[in-house]
Amino acid sequence: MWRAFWKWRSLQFKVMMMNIAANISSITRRSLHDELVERLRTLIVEGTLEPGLKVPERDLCEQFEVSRTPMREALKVLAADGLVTLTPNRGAWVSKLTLPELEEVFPVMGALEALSGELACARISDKQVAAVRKLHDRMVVHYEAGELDAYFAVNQQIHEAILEAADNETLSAQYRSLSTRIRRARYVANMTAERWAQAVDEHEQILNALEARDAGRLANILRQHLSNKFATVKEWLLAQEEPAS
Amino acid sequence: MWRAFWKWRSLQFKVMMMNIAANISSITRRSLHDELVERLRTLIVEGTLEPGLKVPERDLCEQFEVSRTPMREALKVLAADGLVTLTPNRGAWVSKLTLPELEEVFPVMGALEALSGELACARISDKQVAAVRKLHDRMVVHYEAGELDAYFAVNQQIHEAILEAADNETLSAQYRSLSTRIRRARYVANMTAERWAQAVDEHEQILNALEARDAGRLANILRQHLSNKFATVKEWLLAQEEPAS
DNA sequence: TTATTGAATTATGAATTCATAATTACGTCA
DNA sequence: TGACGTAATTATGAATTCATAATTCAATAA
Repeated sequence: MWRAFWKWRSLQFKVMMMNIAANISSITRRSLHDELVERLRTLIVEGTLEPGLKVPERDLCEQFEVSRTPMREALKVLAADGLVTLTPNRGAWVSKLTLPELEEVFPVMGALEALSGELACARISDKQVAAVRKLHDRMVVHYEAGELDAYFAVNQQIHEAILEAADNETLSAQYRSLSTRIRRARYVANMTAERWAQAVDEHEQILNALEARDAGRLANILRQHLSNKFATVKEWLLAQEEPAS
Repeated sequence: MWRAFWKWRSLQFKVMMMNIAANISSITRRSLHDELVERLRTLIVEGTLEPGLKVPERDLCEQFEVSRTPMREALKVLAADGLVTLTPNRGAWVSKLTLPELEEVFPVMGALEALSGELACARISDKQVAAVRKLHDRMVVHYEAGELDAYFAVNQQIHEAILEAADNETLSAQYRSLSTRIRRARYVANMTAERWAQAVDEHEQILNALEARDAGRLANILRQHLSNKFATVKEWLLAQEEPAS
């Protein structure tokens, strides 16, 4: 009788300790390497590290106060992600955003986003739909106030919310990887008033399709939406390149 | 006059040397790290390193006669690819192939493969179509002879050929990454005679759609084809898991 | 006998060191 | 003056070393 009790008691305790351990590790544990990957990714996406330039490995090591080992590991991972380009014995460069590359990336993102829409329609809860609608309304407010930065921020949250509703980590990871690569371009591309209005209109359609759980329609609109965004970015990129030549 | 000649001569030589350098580097230059990534990937895909097991870092270093530095860099890259799982301070494990994971990966692959079909229809040349048809015929011969391994090999070549015709490196990279993750499962899943016949029939339809450049139809068939393949793999996986429980 | 504690062992993360490849700077020659 | 070759410098790839975290094992107590 007592032995059974202690056995049970011990098991309970073990389970508790495992939970605590799981919580602690998920909160505090971060390898230097992971930290670096994230920081460097931010530096590249935000344009602090300019495309086409050599990655100043030495400077970065000094700035982050780490040795070359974790820095190099981080660069390898970013290279696998396509954000930096490694040339054997010649170091790392920040990948350039070229038009041919964008023309490759956008269709792939379109396919992934369309899939996310389809999956989301099948799985999204009423509560989640309401949350997206709320985000949408907030985005429209920012649009009407002409607040571009805030608009973009909420815009991205909406796409993230749909992605989350799709409940597919593989899809999310792939999408985010591509999204990161072109984010630099997406942010800098200034929209004309006309295009902005069109984008907001498309978002209205996205919401309607989502609320109606019309997977096919949502997929099409998302694809179209991204295609239009690409046109905007393309124009901006061509305008950028002309003065140089 | 002479100066202009020498200037020209020098330029010619420089261009030649650059070409030679480019060729040499593309042939011989391989960092230890790259080599390791490829070798380890093979070991994992072919099942030598079994899913769920800890990666024997020390043993692998000894076997390949390299130090831990390039080995760890390689593991980081493979982790970004999803083939191994890294736990901070606890090392690397070969990622398991779970049913939930497969249920995530297959739809994404479906979307990517459908896109590859669409793009291929728009861009493939008559010559390339003929090459794919040739592969297809060879595959059918292997089917009729009941040669499963050879059938799979040619099968994969067909999908690769369509991917190449799509002419989108980003798409190819993403597809290959996912394909690698599930290849283990695809190979082990034995097909019934019925399913095999169905798969060959689907491939016949794929070829017809490709020859007709019917993008929509090809996309649908490819998606369907992959969906059926998933069903096969799923059955096999469930059959595998049962005896264990 | 079983669970817990603490020491010993092992493995991991990161810094340092070393060898080699690439780049730059300089001097020489046409 | 400009091209070529060589030396000096710098940067990269990889091995080694070191500190610390995790695991194992043995001893002890309940």
